[in-house]
Amino acid sequence: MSDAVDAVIAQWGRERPDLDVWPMGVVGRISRLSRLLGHGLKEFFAEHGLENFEFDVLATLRRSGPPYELTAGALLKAAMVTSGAITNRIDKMEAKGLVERIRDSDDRRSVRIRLTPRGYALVDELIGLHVANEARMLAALAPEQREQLCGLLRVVLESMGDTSID
Amino acid sequence: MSDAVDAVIAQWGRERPDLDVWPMGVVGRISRLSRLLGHGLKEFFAEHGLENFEFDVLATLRRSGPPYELTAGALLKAAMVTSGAITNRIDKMEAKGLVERIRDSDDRRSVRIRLTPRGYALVDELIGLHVANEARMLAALAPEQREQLCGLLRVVLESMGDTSID
DNA sequence: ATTGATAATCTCAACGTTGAGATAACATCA
DNA sequence: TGATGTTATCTCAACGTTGAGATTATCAAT
Repeated sequence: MSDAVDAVIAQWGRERPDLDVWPMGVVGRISRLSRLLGHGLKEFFAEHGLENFEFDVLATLRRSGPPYELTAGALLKAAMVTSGAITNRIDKMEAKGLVERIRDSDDRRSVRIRLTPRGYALVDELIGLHVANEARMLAALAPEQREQLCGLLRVVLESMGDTSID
Repeated sequence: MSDAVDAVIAQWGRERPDLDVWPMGVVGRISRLSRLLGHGLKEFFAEHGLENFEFDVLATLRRSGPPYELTAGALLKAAMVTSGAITNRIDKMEAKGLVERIRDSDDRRSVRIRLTPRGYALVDELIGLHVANEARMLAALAPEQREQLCGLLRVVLESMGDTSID
């Protein structure tokens, strides 16, 4: 059993036997898998007229609970993108009637992005199908393996500072 | 011990207790980790005047062995990008003198991309530092854990068709 | 040889992101 | 109150990618 990354590592072993390239086994697989999963998500969302980033914003707002609104700053941290990207995303989604901008009266610098009823209905309708689609892509993992995998990924994420509290 | 994805899953548990969102534990972590690792690589390459994609092309050519050349098609498959992206990458790298285009006389549709002496010297100088940088980001993993993680990622990659032979 | 199908690369407009700078609002402290 | 520093968002040009279509070359069958 071998994947594309095993082939890459074997090549380095031939060309640069002086190096131990084990980190590529992890970094290369994370990178490739992220791309493959991204394609699978894209295909699914396209069937429902959405871009990946649109569902991401909808889901972030939905899971935050009532009143289903977050500041632009909270959204950009959750999505790990820059401020320009969030402004652009909100612009497009506002035009589609999925979210609305609400200026905070306590702090008028900040803008709250709120799910519209239409946005709420859409994400609540799709979330179940979305999770099922993800489960389909991960079907090769046994339940025990899922847990192991999550645990190992969590170790790296935590060590790199990807904590929820900030 | 918990990371940002644990927080996401806890939110869904409160808002949609009817759903089992375990796949997010895997997909969300892969996605976030890919981004974090990407930032770490970017920082490193920037110190050496390179973009991530440039080193990716250099390394792909280098590890392929003498004569350090691949077709544009082979490169786009290895990088998992589209044809337009590869044309653009090669254009830029050719202008920097890192690679050169060679038209194949056997099949004149195909173009061979070859590492220049300058490109070869650069990648061979950086590869060791690059791997060390990756190892630094993964330092939280014990040697056993690395193996486990690679094994689990390989299971998913293979099931999604990410094999080397095609 | 000619036709049709397939294959490899390039072209290019549309798109989303980045990242530095601008704008406006709050916070702190003299 | 005024001055300074900080914070939140928006602006916008540069950049890389996508993806459909164009181009050119090879292959298969007649």
